[in-house]
Amino acid sequence: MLGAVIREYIATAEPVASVQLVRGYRLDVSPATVRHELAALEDAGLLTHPHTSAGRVPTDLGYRYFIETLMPIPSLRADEQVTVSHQFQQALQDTAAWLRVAASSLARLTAEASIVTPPSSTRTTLRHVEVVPIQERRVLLVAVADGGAVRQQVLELGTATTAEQLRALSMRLTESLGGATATKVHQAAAAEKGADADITRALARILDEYDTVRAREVYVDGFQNILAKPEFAESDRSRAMLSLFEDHTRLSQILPEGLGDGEVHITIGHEHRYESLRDCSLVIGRYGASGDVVGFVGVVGPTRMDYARSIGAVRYVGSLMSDLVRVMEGR
Amino acid sequence: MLGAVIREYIATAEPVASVQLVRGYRLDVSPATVRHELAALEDAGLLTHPHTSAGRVPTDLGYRYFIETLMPIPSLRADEQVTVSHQFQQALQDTAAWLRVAASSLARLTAEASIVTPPSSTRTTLRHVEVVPIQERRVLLVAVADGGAVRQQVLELGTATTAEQLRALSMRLTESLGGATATKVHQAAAAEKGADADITRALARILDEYDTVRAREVYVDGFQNILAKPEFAESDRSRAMLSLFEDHTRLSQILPEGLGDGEVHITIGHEHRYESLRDCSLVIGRYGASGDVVGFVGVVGPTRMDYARSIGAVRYVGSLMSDLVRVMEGR
DNA sequence: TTTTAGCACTCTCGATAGGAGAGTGCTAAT
DNA sequence: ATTAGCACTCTCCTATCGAGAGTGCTAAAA
Repeated sequence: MLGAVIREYIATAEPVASVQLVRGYRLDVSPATVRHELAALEDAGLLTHPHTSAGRVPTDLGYRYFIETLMPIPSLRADEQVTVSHQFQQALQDTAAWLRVAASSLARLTAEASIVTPPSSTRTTLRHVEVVPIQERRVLLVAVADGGAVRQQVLELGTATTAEQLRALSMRLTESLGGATATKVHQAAAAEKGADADITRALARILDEYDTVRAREVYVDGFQNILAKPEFAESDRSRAMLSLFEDHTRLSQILPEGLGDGEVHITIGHEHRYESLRDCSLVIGRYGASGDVVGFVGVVGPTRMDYARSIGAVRYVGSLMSDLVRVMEGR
Repeated sequence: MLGAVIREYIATAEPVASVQLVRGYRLDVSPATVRHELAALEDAGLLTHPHTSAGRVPTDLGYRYFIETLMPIPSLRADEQVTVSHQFQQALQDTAAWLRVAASSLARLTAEASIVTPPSSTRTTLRHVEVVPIQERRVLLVAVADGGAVRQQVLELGTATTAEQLRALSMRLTESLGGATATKVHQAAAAEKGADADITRALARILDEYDTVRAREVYVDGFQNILAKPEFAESDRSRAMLSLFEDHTRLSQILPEGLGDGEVHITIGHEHRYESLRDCSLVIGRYGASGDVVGFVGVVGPTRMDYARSIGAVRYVGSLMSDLVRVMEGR
């Protein structure tokens, strides 16, 4: 019965009446009987009334109960899986494109907004260093991290350096610091002198960033899906949400801690700490290779969202992301 | 007089009445006189009436006339310049961060939404190539373009290759293809054989991308500013705009062709081809180093926007971006 | 004990009407 | 050319009303 109400409400966004249930689900009882049951569910705190003469609406608690005990979670249809994984194949070229693809796939599959964070590692190691000359005293430092992420930075050197020297330096640094973590690179920097020390310090800082600021950049897509829902017709609400989405630091704080690989974490309505998410739900999954490399993929929508579908989509996209990360890590 | 109406309307978003003008601008004439003048401006097509007993509202034509003949364009205040350029300094570390900084600065300065495209060149040349081993047959190809942009890509090789060989290959490619354009790299690819040919082809494709898809990724910020404006209270309008903003291919089509360096291009309301921009204006500037390297910075807002301020902000941010590009190009 | 029919009751929503307020356009006088 | 005066128009707010939807309760039936 609870399931019927929730399904109906998810579909219509309107409070659901007893007659609707009898008709829609071909129940062999009268509306009055259904009303009795509904009243019982309301006493249990799983449903409410917007007002006396309106149909029933699920409470946050109702959703949670439904999700945890009653809801079957179908995987994505085979053809949907093919479409998505095909898009991922195409994005394999450009590393940065994955995340965009992931976000847009999720948004399209669920018709909600999506969030994707880049993979970050708690102990990133260096794979390759390259110092490319720009001007006499200006170089571009390119650092390739384990996992294939590349970051670049412009540096001013204290002394002029030739292309030859830079090439030698690149080789030396790659040799000595390949596989090193941030702390090791910091140590190495302390031991160096002159321009080399500058460069090594910059490297260490880059690694630090990988380790800490996991969510400096968050990919968001499908926000228009949210705006289209009737519950966000008033612009105040949607603005509050949008401002949350544009503030990536704040956004990164809603990501769950201590989530296992492949697990999916769901938060509903007032379970959020942010007021602006009061009538939203998050379905967030973790992806990654080992325990070290971690990123998040998720879906944001009104509490009235199709949780089964979202979970299915998040799981599938998450598994694809994990595969990709594993490939990049060289396993 | 037109200027007064526009200034007043920009500030309040309400139709402006004759008495308001007399009071607000300490005119030494009666409201009736002002009404005469306003009626004349209306006949000229520069103002309208929402309805009989409402104040005046500028037409698109009115804005255009004002912008082109009457409006003084102040530069940003010195302290604002300092703040922004300071933020740019900080972002110098991470190349990708510029664009985010540019977008967020513009959004904050103008209280409108902002658009920034990455610099792209019509004839990008290669500066440095690095092939980094991942697995026996899998490598990460890192290409540094002239201008400091870095792009990476995972490649499967037909034959197993040692780290030594890859290093030699990297050096050879950097040596032979440094300064080469896409067409040259294509030619070089045709001449190569085996795995080297694969890699060179991939390089050529990367360069092609730089040349063509200038706006695959567009940085947008401050959309919430737009949602906050009274004219976007109805969610339909804002949704139409948001959907345009999320569709980067469509978005890139509103960028003006043939704009000179430092010039600013303004389109107002119905001058746009997209219906959803009917009551918006764009202020778009171009930045770049030589004639080759080009990117766009711009502001999007309601037709009732502070054009003077937007132009000032776009010019300043554009000039900073140009400086940065020049630095990256090694000049 | 469970189910059901019947009915009163409550609340929303849309339509309608009226009145206040704002601002214009016009006319005639300065 | 400017202005005072005034009629006129349109929006916006509020109040009222009735229809419609859906419930909760009660008492009867299974």
